[in-house]
Amino acid sequence: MFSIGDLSRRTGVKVPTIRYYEQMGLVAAPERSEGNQRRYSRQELERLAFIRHARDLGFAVEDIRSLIELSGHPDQPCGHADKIAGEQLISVREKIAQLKRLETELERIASCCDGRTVGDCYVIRALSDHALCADEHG
Amino acid sequence: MFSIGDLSRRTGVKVPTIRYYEQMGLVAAPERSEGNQRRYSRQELERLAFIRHARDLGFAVEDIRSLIELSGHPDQPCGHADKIAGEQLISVREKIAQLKRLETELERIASCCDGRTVGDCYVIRALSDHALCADEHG
DNA sequence: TCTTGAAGCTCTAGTGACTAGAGCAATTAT
DNA sequence: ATAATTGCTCTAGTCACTAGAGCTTCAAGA
Repeated sequence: MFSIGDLSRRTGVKVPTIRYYEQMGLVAAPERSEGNQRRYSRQELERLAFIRHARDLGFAVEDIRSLIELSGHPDQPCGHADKIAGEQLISVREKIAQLKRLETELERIASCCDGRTVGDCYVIRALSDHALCADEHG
Repeated sequence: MFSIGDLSRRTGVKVPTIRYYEQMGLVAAPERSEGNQRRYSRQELERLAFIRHARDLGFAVEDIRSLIELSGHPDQPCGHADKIAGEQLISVREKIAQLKRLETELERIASCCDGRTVGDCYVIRALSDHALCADEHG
């Protein structure tokens, strides 16, 4: 059996976050020790590692809830899991595209400033006047 | 003079968000009509457009506060504005790098699934077992 | 001038995914 | 036995909004 601190160390999920997940119903409430402390099994460790991994990959908690629910029914078709992962991939790609546009704009803004006074500052001027932007963003 | 709705239409900032910015002290409380409705000048319109633009570029509200403060002192050196923009650029680049790693991982996960049952599903397996990942992420 | 419907007002609470802190109790190591 | 660490619950805060209730004001047409 693992204490909540063991679990935290082994999964990289912080202790208050584990309790928060329990409160949200993402992980089940575990056994308790005589002194009312949480005691986790290896299975619960694995579930938390799963959650951690999915969060790292940017899945929303609601998506993770669906994936956990699915993983409890190994005999069903996995189209739904595929769909969740595919949507996540699309959303990641969109975020990358958006951030690249921002990167371009920020490069232009930051490089054009000649570093004199705020009155001449290209950073401030560019923010004041969207027309200075090379292309649309946001 | 513009009503809050006019301002919203012209800047693309939603009405409740404008009121929220006022509450946060990011925009000053404007004049009021006889019937207590907000009435904005062109200057206030421009400030809101500045804020909108900066938010689109991913600046945090606190950064925007600094940039506004700076823009009120056009005779000072603009190193600080440069610094804020430069840091924002770095942070955008880091986010892009991170998201690209996730993209690679998700591509692998989503493409390997042969679409049969959850028991065989690579999406679920990959999430359960970080060791299946090609490289580190998160 | 009256009326109607859109737009505005304030206030409170909710979102997502945690994080921080207070004030205790239990466990572990020495 | 004692001290340090870890754990407990509970409340509230974070960020940047968003939603809703219940009311008032405004602008345009009849």
